[in-house]
Amino acid sequence: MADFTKKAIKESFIKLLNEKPISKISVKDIVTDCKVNRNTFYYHFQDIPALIEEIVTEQAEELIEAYPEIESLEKGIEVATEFAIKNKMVVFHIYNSANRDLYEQYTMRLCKHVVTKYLEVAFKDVEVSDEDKELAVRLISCSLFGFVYDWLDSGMSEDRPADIKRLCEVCRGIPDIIIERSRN
Amino acid sequence: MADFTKKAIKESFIKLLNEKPISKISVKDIVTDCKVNRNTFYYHFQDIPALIEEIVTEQAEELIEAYPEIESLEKGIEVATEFAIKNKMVVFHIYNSANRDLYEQYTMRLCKHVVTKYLEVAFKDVEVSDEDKELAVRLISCSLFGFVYDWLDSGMSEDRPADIKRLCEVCRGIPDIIIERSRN
DNA sequence: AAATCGGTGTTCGAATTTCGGACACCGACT
DNA sequence: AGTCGGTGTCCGAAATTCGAACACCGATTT
Repeated sequence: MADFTKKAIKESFIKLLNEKPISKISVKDIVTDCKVNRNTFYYHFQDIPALIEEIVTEQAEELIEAYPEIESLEKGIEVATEFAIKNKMVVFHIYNSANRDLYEQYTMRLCKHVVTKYLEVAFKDVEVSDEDKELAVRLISCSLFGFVYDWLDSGMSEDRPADIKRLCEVCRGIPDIIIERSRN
Repeated sequence: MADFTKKAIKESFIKLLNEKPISKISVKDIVTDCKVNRNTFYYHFQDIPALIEEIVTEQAEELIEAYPEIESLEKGIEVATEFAIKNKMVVFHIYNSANRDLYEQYTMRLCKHVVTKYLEVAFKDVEVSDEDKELAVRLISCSLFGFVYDWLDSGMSEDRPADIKRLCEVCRGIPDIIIERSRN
């Protein structure tokens, strides 16, 4: 079965995300929007964070699917950043619509999620320990978060390509650091 | 409940309509496309003609909803034609994808359906008998059909506005004829 | 301070929907 | 004559959706 109801719930959530800050979105809002019973929401999802989790996971997978060969970390970050900004990436929606309140944590968490997924591909032929992978995730997701943060904060100026380049330059050093660290 | 599955079946059908002639679309194709059980199709619809019937009815209602005040028949035809051509009107899809085979009847039937719906609004303040309404429907739907036919046949040239104007001029006379006829 | 209100998350059983697996039937093609 | 693919129908089982309750919490009102 194809779970059209579940899909509709997700779509309603994303739709509402464009209309109001995430902190104001209730389960009731969602089920009202897509006209299903409130229990149906709870049948499919634990709660709203779980819903978000699933949306993000899904979109991260979509992301990987769209770019199956990520030959370099730089390329990976570039693509991830582009995707996050240009497409329906929930990270962006959440941050953008949250009125700069306490949802930065969310954004952070989501960045981490995406980067983790990404590095699974980027690191697939590189021998590094799980701890080092964890470190890379933390460093890069912080960069990604900071990048999106800055960009939004500066009124979403159009010099994104330059910004991406700068971000990539910073991140390019990271694998070296990781490998260096692996040797000790 | 919001019948997401039913909706998905309709969407799959419309999607397939863009890919192959309607005569080649099987129930199996539809359920394969939207990944539901074949029985689920039969749970919602009698058969493919019934599915089409429902899609068309729905879109005709959408059409009316979008333009609640149709002050003149001319306006009605213009809007109907515009809608049929520019939007997702199934008439068009069917005709366009049917490889000019025996599905003109279908197109005809569908044109009739839309025009009927339209005239319910257009005629709501005019006193004409049911027979005369029937006559108007036949005349106008023939025009609409002929118009779409010609337009497609000429390679969908871009002089549509002129064509629409011409069509409207022809149809503008119809109410007069109907009213004239009503008097006898 | 107590009451009200709106939202959460859970439970239950009933109703609806979807499913897989059969079946006979038909028409085209071999 | 037999195979193949599609149709339309049946069944019972499984999954999903539903309404109606409930206790709980926090904010707002009285």
